[in-house]
Amino acid sequence: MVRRVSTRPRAPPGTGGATPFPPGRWRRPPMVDLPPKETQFIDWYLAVVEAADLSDKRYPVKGMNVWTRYGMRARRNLDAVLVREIEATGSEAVEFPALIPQTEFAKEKDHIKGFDAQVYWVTRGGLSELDVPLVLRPTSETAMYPIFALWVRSHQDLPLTVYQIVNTFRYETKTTRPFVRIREIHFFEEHTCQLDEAGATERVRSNLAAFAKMATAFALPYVALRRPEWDKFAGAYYSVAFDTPVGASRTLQIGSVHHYRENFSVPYGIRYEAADGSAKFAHQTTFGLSERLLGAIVAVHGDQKGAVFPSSIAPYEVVVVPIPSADAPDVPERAAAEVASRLRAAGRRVFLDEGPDRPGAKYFRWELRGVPLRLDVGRREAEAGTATAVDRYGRKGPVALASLAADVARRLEEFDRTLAERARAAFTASFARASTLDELAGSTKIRVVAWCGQEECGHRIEAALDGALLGTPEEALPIDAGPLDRCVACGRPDGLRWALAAHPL
RNA sequence: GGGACUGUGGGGUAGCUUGGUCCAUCCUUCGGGGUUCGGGACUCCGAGACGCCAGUUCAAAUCUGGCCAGUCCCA
Repeated sequence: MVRRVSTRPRAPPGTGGATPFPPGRWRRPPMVDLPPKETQFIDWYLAVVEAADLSDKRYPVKGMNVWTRYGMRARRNLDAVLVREIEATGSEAVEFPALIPQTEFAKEKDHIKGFDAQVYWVTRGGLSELDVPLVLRPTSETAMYPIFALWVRSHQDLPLTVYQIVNTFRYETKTTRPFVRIREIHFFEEHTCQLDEAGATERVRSNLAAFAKMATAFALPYVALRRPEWDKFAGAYYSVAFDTPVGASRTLQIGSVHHYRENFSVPYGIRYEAADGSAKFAHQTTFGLSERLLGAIVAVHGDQKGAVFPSSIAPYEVVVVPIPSADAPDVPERAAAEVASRLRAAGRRVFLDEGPDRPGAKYFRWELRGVPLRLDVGRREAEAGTATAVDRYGRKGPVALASLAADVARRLEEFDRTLAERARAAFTASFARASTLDELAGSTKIRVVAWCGQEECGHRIEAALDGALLGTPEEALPIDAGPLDRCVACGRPDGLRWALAAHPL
């Protein structure tokens, strides 16, 4: 594509006009209103992803979309948070190959059963049929564990704690949606080997704590739920998943942590010699995240004007918009370039929008794209040595050039605080208890129910809601649900625990 | 796996029932010119599409069949 160069005079060198960012344009969003988020959530979501230029879904393979420049900026910022938090817990990066021999893939019976229907196969190399067909990884247990068996020999090799961020592939048969249900997944996966079950349990706990920090950076409220037996990860001893509410009674799973016990280490021979000389199998855990996090950020924070990004992952934290002036043509441009330059020097991600569009058109575009803070610089500001700040929620005020970095930092903090408060309020409002099965039907809330733990009752709950029993909370309930008195399905008072039920997106 | 529906420029659409008035409508987008520029500017000129293959017919976006792709519902 040919990049258009502005016909407008550029700021001369030495005034901060030189930009380290490509001056190229972003694709223009269509000038149409978004569908209402409240009543047409899916349509709204798809329109925002498209209009905010996060992903190009026109790639001719279902469920495989193109990451745009703007979307990549968000993804890199998001990944940086994941890397920062997981490495803070001692995990180290590795990278395994994408292809797995069928013979290795088939070793853990439940695992292969769980993924059977959704793996891509490579059966030919050039013109020859392969003797052993290769699986394109849907997840990497079966790629890593034969090698883990070589790495782990002694208790001194444990714990083994590694992660990788790679693409995985799943032949999804249902309707695909950008970031949320796709066939090529941008996947973060941590795999660990521990001395024993207690060690693995401790790693699960550590992962829950790490995820709490990540979610804070994204301002995503969530519940950590232990999935019911019938919905745990294929091959797991148990699974804890993170769900965040999006839309009426809908939830999006944004991550999961699994305790494998010895389920994989036995078939893959991940065995070590303990201090007392005995041979033992490692206990394993995994922790998985994906670009669903980005989808959740769009879904949770976005509004009728478009996306809203927390500053931690916003492609640009600040966009600077010069307001042209007929009687002083160069003045606003130079002042705006100066503002952008100073903010970059202070480490901010800044876009200087020198494009030929009118200011109003730029405002709409950057609101659609979810930039936290806009700085307008016109003749008035240029003469006063200020800029006019407007955050994504429309709060407006002057910032002085002399205290620019500090003022911008303060406004971004305030923006992030508001973003988090709004998300928290919406989160809390999305739960409600159901004391009878009748209350579940047609529910527009995520339902908190008392459950006896029996599978039959679980399925009755799912049938009544026409949704899924998400699981039992690992931590405190998000709302005060009242007394835990009797099972919502069978009415018995034994073995009770809280459970959440909703419609997974 | 079973059923229903839908494929028209980059995005969204009108036209399809009753074949011809369609070298296909409108919005948006894209390229160029001019006037503009503090919340989606106006104007002039220009660009861009009937999913694929066959069939019926003087004539197919429109009817028929197959295929491909997608959406929804049910198992």
